[in-house]
Amino acid sequence: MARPREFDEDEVLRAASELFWSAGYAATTMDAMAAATGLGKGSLYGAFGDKRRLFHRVFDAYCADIVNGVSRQLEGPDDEAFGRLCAHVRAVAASTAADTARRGCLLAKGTAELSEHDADVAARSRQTFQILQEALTVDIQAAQRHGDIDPAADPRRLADLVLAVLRGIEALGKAGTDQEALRAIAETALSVLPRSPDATTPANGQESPLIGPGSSRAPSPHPPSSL
Amino acid sequence: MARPREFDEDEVLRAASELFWSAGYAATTMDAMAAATGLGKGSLYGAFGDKRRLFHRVFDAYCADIVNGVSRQLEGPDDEAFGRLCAHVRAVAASTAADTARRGCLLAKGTAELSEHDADVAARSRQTFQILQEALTVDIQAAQRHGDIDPAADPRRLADLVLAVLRGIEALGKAGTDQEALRAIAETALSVLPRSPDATTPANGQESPLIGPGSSRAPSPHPPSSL
DNA sequence: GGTGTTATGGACCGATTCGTCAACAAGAGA
DNA sequence: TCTCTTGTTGACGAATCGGTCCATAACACC
Repeated sequence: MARPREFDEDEVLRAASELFWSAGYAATTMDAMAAATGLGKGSLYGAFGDKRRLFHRVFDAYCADIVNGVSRQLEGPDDEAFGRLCAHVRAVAASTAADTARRGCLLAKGTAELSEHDADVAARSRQTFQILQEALTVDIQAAQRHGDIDPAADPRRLADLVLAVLRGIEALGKAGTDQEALRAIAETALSVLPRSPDATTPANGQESPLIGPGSSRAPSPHPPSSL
Repeated sequence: MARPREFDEDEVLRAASELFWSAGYAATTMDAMAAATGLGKGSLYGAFGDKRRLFHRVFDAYCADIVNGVSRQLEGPDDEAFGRLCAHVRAVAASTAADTARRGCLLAKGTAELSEHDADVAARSRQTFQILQEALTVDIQAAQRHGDIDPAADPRRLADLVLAVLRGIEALGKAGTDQEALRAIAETALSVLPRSPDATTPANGQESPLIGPGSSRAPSPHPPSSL
């Protein structure tokens, strides 16, 4: 019983995300936001409230996307759990290495810029990492059941370590660490995980990459991950 | 043969660092900077140029401090190299855990906010991580010579992994991960490093913390690290 | 004391900031 | 077609931004 909206909310949020993502929160102007989304400022404010609320919408959606993507990547049967973990770690390294614009990850960027002064952002990012940690824990437990990871190891602590390595890869990638080094970190992290004595799933098709010439690496073409 | 400055440049840079550190670059106003440093805007611009140049000064000094601190922590005889590595990793976790204000690390924050659009910041942060990696490599090589770390492992790759874990701890700390978990990540990372079969230096005074109840941890009071 | 040089402080400037508002447009129901 | 509700637009406003400028101050040297 009123005039319908002329824009698609998801599309606008996507455009807003791009802008916040590349410029950061403080450096993004609402005029630029209006230009990027194609909306007038009135529509923008009418639909999303102020700048902070718009960022929260964008940030929440981004976190949800990450959680969904990672959960989907790590879900599956026990006998492929270790392979999924390897694939995920490699995918993060590959996508970070592929980010030649060094835009990094909005989750990391937003957390770094705002978590100190914005409790909502801090809570959301903390919750996101918690969920990622749980997904990794579940996968590691599956790998333990299947005999790929030492069942005596604490799966939660391994998951925390893997998550830290992943975030470290992201941080180093933003600093400009070269692609080979990023991929090598992923391989090293995987090779250092405590394996079952009778593990059947290899980390990759080669010898343990930690020992021997460090330059040879698997080609491993992975789908880009938005993390 | 002219009027001398009334301020101490290092003190002003410290105050400027505090401000950039807690608010970020874009959200810091030069009026607030003048207030925080006690200088008039004329003096501020006369002494340091514009906002960007001032940030570069602050950022460079911060990176230099980190490099100096870490280098000092990791220097020493071979027989204590592994102990120094453990102490350093624990110190970073402890200082991140102690950062209840979640201000994080200016290197990480500045890199996240600016490296995409400021080549100088990107180069400086990349160089800083490179130096840290080399310091870790040298220390790990020493630990290998002394027989604490598997001499067959590639020390550079282990150093990259440790560096990634350290940056991951920082990132997770800023997201609000609790102190126990941060310390546990440090312990887990140390415990998965490939040890020499006849290693003499224990990672700590307990059994391997990765196996068994994950809640018990060493007290380990470390001096705060500015990282 | 005079002079030359640099430091200081804050008034000031044009540009830009976030957010508002009023005039107008587009549909749904009567 | 008229009304009512909501969406759209960009001009607008008050505040703030980074940066400049100038009157004044403080020294070193003569």
